[in-house]
Formats: sequence, C-alpha cells, structure tokens
Amino acid sequence: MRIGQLATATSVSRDTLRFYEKLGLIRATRSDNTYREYPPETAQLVSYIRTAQKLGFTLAEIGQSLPALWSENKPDQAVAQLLREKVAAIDERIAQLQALRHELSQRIEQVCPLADAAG
Amino acid sequence: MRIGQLATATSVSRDTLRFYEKLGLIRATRSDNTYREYPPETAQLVSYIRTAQKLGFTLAEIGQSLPALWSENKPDQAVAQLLREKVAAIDERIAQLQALRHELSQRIEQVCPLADAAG
DNA sequence: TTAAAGCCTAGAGTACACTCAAAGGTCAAG
DNA sequence: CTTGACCTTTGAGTGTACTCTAGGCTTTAA
Repeated sequence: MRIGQLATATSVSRDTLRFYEKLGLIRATRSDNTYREYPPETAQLVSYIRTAQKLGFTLAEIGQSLPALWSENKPDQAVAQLLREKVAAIDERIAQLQALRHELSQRIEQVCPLADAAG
Repeated sequence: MRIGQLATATSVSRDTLRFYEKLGLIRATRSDNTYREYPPETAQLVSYIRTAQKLGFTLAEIGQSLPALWSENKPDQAVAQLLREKVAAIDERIAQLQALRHELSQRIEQVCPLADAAG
C-alpha cells in the first residue's frame, strides 16, 4: 500500500502521514523506487491514532502506547489491550464531563433559581 | 481589582489575562496610572472561559458567545442561558464519547472474540 | 514519447494558545 | 528617597499539529 492509497483509505493527508512517520507513530518499508510501502494494517493504526486524538491524547502520548503494537508477539492481544485502555479512558472522560455538567447545572440554579432545570 | 489579584483569584497568569483582553474575551478600565482595573465579576468570566476550553471550544468560539454577557440588560439571564448551552454541549460530547466507546468495545470483540467484555 | 499523476526531500509557513524578555513607569514601606 | 513589588508596552519565542512550497524523480495512460 502506497501513501496515496493510505491517505485515501484513512482520510488523512499524505503530509500528515509523513509527519506521523517522522514522529515514529507509523512505519513504512521502501520500494526500489524509494516509495513508502505500508502494510495493510497501517490503515487501522492510523484510525487508532485519530481516535486517540479525539479522546484528547497528544501525539506524543499516543506514541508512548504504540511500542506494544510493534513489539508484541501477539499483536491481536496487544491491540485488544490498548482498546480496553481507551475504553477506560473514555469512561473517565465521561465521568469528568458529567461532573462538569453537574457543576454547571448548579451554577444555573444559583444565578437564576427559578430556571427550568430541563432547559 | 488589578491584574495580579485576578491572576491569583483565577489561577490564570497575567500574561494570559492580557492575551485574553487582546482577543476581546475580557475587558478592563484603566486607572489614572494606566493600570488595568477589573470589575469583580471578571473572575467568574475567566472561570467560564477556562470551563469552555475544557469542553473543547477554541478561544475564538468562546469569544463569539460572549457578546451576550456584555450587551444584555439582564446579564444574569444571559449567563444562565450560556450555562444551559454549555450543558447541552456537554451532553452532546458525552453522547459522542459513548458512541466511540461502543465502537471500541465492538472492535475489542472483533480482535479478540473471547476477551472479557468487563475487562 | 510525452503529459499527468504520484512519489521523494528539506525546509518554511500557519494556527492556536500561550509564555517570556526587555525596558521602563507607579506606589507603599522603611 | 530608595527598594521592591507591581504595573505598563512591544515584540519575540515555544510547543503542538499540521500544511504548503520548491525542486526533482517515477509511474501510468494516451
């Protein structure tokens, strides 16, 4: 898989893919013509990176959790483990947002005690 | 209230407060000595800005929702309205995260069909 | 064969949100 | 009346994550 295909498959620009490679987030071998050649599972990896970003992780943080993907003998289990960690991170973030929501709701009552809580 | 007091009260640096002023997010009058003078409710406004940032709004977006605070005859109601909007934004974000959580949970099952879903 | 599409590198530029530095004015306390 | 804390401005620097440019090589299709 070449960079253009990967870009199309993941909706991530070529420049961004090269940028991710520079940061060590993705890897490519090189063809004789110097073109990058990606294994097909790179598309999933890029999706994982974008998902982790949506959760608020920086690329540096994402990079730290990636060695498991590259070094494990059982990559499937490593992926499953990462996904479980991400689910836990989501749960945490949801809890934070719910706390924030509660706080804001209380402020609404303070400012305007008669406001309809169902807004 | 001067900038140092506001900085202490809000845990936001003086530089950042001046930066917010440059963006039009907060306002100050000037004393004869050219020092900025803030009305006490500015502390709440700064807290609001930080909260909105936590929700993923850019400062530009936050700035667009602020005119209500400055122009309304009934600022309390305007604040309450903004808070209600923020609560709605939180609810939306929670829904997105829950969708993402569902998606990841399904991927875990795909990768590792026997994985304990309660992981 | 030639033109378009795709790839390469290095390095510059952009947007956001600060953060710091330099040089200097203001004010209360000793 | 000086010291030190606090304030002022302008402008440069930082970190993150891209995004684009320039110049050039490779592949693909007519």
